Amino acid sequence: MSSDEARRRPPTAQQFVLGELRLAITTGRLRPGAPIRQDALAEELQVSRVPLREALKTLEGEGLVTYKAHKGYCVAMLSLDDLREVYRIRELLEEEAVRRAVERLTDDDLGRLESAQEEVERAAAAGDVLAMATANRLFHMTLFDCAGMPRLVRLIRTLWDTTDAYRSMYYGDAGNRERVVKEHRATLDALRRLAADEAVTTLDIHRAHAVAELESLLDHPA
Amino acid sequence: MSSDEARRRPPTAQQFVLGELRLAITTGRLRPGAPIRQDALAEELQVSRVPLREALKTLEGEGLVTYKAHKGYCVAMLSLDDLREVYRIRELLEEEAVRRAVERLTDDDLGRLESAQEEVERAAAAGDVLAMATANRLFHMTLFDCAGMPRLVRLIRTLWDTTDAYRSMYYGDAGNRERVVKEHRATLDALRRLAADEAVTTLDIHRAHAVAELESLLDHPA
DNA sequence: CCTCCATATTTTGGATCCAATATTGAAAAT
DNA sequence: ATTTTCAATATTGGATCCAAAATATGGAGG
Repeated sequence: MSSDEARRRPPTAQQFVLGELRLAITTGRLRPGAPIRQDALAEELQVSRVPLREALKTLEGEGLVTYKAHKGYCVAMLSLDDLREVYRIRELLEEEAVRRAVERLTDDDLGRLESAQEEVERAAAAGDVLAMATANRLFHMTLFDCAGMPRLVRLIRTLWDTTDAYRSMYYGDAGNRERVVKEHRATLDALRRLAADEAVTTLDIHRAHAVAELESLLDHPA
Repeated sequence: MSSDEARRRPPTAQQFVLGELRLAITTGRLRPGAPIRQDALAEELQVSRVPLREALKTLEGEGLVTYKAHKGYCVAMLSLDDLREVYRIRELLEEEAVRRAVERLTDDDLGRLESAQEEVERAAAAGDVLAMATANRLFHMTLFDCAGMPRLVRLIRTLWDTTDAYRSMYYGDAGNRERVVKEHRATLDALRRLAADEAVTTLDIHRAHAVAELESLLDHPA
C-alpha cells in the first residue's frame, strides 16, 4: 500500500486514481504489458470502476496505457522503435523549448534551476531512485517552462510520461545517477552564459545516454 | 466513396459518441467556448452519460475540450497565442515527418497522394466544406504516414484536431480552397522529385497561409 | 490425442440511481 | 438600492446493477 497518507486527497476520485496509477506505473508496481483488471484495482483503491475508467482514458491519451474495445487496458509496453521515436520527437521539441527559454531566461529562472539541480544532487548522493526521477523531471520542466509555450511543454511532459515506466530502472544504477548530475551541470553552465547552441548540445548528449541505457534495459527485461 | 450515411456504428457507444462530438465540433455545431451539458447531449445521442464522459476525457487529452472538476467540460477556445504555438509545433513535427517520408517514398505512396489530391480538387470545385476538410486531412496524413513514425503522426493528428473547430470557417472561403489546391500541387511536384527541402518549404508556406487566415477569423468571431 | 463446438465464467461496456458540489434566485438585513 | 444569506435547483461525480462481449472450460466426435 502507498504509505504517504499525508498528502491531501484530490477533490475527485478520478484524480486520486490518476495519481495512484501514475505512481504505480512509474515505480514499476504495474509492469509494462501487464493487463489492468478494473475490478481488482477499483477495490484496491476503494473506488468504483467509473472513476477508474475515466482515469484510464486520460492515461490512454498520454500513451501510458493501451486500450482495445472489449479487451481492456494494459500498461503500455515500448518497443525499441517506439523508444527511439519518442526520443527523436523529444529532441525536436526540447530544442525548440530550450532555444525559446534561453531568449527569455531571467535570474529568477536560473535560481530555480540551480535549486532544482541541488535537489537532483542530493537524491543522487542518497541513491533515492524515486526522488531522483522527481527532481530530474523538475529540473528539465523548470527549464522548458521558461519557454512560455505551455502546449509545447505539455507535449514534452506527455512524452516523458511515456517512458516513466522505465525510468526507475535507469536511476537504479549509481553510474547513471552520477552522469546525470554532471550533464546537468554542463547544461546549467551553458544556460548561465545564454549559450543556446551549447545548451541544446549538452541536452542532446544527455538524452542520447539515456536512450542508449534504456535500449539495453529493454533488451534484457528484469 | 465517403459520405455513405450507412456508416457502421462503432462497436462501443463511447467510440460512437467520440465521432459525433468530433463532427459537432469541427462543423461548428458546438461552438468554441460553449459549455457541454452532459445530460442534454447524452439524451440527444441516445446514450447514457457514462460513455459520453469517457469520450469527453479522450477529447480532453487531445485538447479539443477543457475540463474543470465539478464544473464540467467546454469546447476548447484557442487564443491567438495558442494558435501560433500549435502551428509552430506542427512546423517542427511535420518537417521531420516529411523528410523521413521522402526518404522512404514509394510509387504506391505517390499514387495514394495523387488520388487524395484528386478528392481535394473535387471537393474544392464543389464547394463542399466538410469534404474539403476531410480530403485535405487525408492528403497530409497519407504523406505523414509514409514516415513510418506512428507516434509522430499521432501527435500531429492531435494538433490538427485542436484547430478543427475553426477549419470549417476556413474552407468556407472559395479563395482559400483554391489556394490550398495549388499549394498541394506544388507539394506533390516536389515529392515526385524527392526534393525534401522544397517539399518542406511548400508545406511551411501552406501552413503560414492557414494560420494567417485563422488569425483574422479568431479576431472577428462569427 | 487433438479438434471443434457448446456452455460457463470472467471481464468489460453501459444504464440508472443517488450523492456531492456548484449555481441560481429570492428574501432579509444594512 | 445594495449586499448577504440561505434555500431551491441544476449539474457533475460516483456507486451499483445489468447487458454484452470475450475468454476459459469441458465434453463429444473424429
